[in-house]
Amino acid sequence: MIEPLLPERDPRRGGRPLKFPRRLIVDTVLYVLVSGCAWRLVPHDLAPWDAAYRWFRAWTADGTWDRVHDALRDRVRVADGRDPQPSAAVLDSQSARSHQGGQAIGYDAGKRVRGRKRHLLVDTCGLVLRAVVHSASVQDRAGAKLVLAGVRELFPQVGLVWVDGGYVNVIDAGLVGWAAEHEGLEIVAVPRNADVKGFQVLPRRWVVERTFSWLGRCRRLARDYERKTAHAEAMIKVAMIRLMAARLAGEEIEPHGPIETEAARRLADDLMNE
DNA sequence: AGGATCAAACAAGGAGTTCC
DNA sequence: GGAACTCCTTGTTTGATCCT
Repeated sequence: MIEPLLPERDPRRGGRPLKFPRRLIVDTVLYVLVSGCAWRLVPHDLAPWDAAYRWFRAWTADGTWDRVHDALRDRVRVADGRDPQPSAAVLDSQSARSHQGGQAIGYDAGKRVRGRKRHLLVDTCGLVLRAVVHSASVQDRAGAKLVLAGVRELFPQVGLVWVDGGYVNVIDAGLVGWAAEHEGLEIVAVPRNADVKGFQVLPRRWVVERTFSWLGRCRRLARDYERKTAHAEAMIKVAMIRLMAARLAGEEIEPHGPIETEAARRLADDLMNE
């Protein structure tokens, strides 16, 4: 499923033939992603770590992961009976600790996390539309703009974006105005119930929380080990590629969860129509 | 507690080899 | 000749350990 989406070599240009099948390279990248091991520690029955790492870097730099990811997402949506183009999205961020240093590492005072923030825009199925990794010291509202900037060009039908109350319940609620003015997006805050402490299942918002949970199953993403933010973003894409490919192949890696029953889906659709 | 030192890990690039 | 690959080097940061 993935191989046809990888960049093709021009046979007329010659060159040394590939030694390792693309499948083996992808498997090696997936091994690092899922096991969370260091590149140099990949087992010898996979591709040599530096060959796999080179391809990982190359495919990050030339946007191959993005293209594969987007193509599979379209297919999953179609297989789900939906329009490939989403009409609504959910935004949220997650802080991940880093300890190896590198680009854009900062301190999130609110969560007491030193590391990076993963800012995700997902569709109503929880599939990733956009992922931006930045310093944990960047405020959520500033990070949100990074994710939302240019969304309309990529996903022209998205008009509505649900966000956590925290994004707008602040004195400077500039995000809503900014999004409407620059992106033509309507930001809708999902309010929290102030009486309930801790985690709450909020309509719409559980979709993106579940996506973070999917990503968290990949040990590489339990923390942020990458030195480059581009690599951190690519790892998220690869994790979603793995998940979506498995789903298209009829093998669930991650359960949709008990909430994804027919009844719950109707309820969710009703909420959406409201 | 603070400094010095070492090793591990990631990033990046170059040199050299291989093979069509 | 060109691309993929292997091997090697350098830079940077961090954690572990030892010493004072």
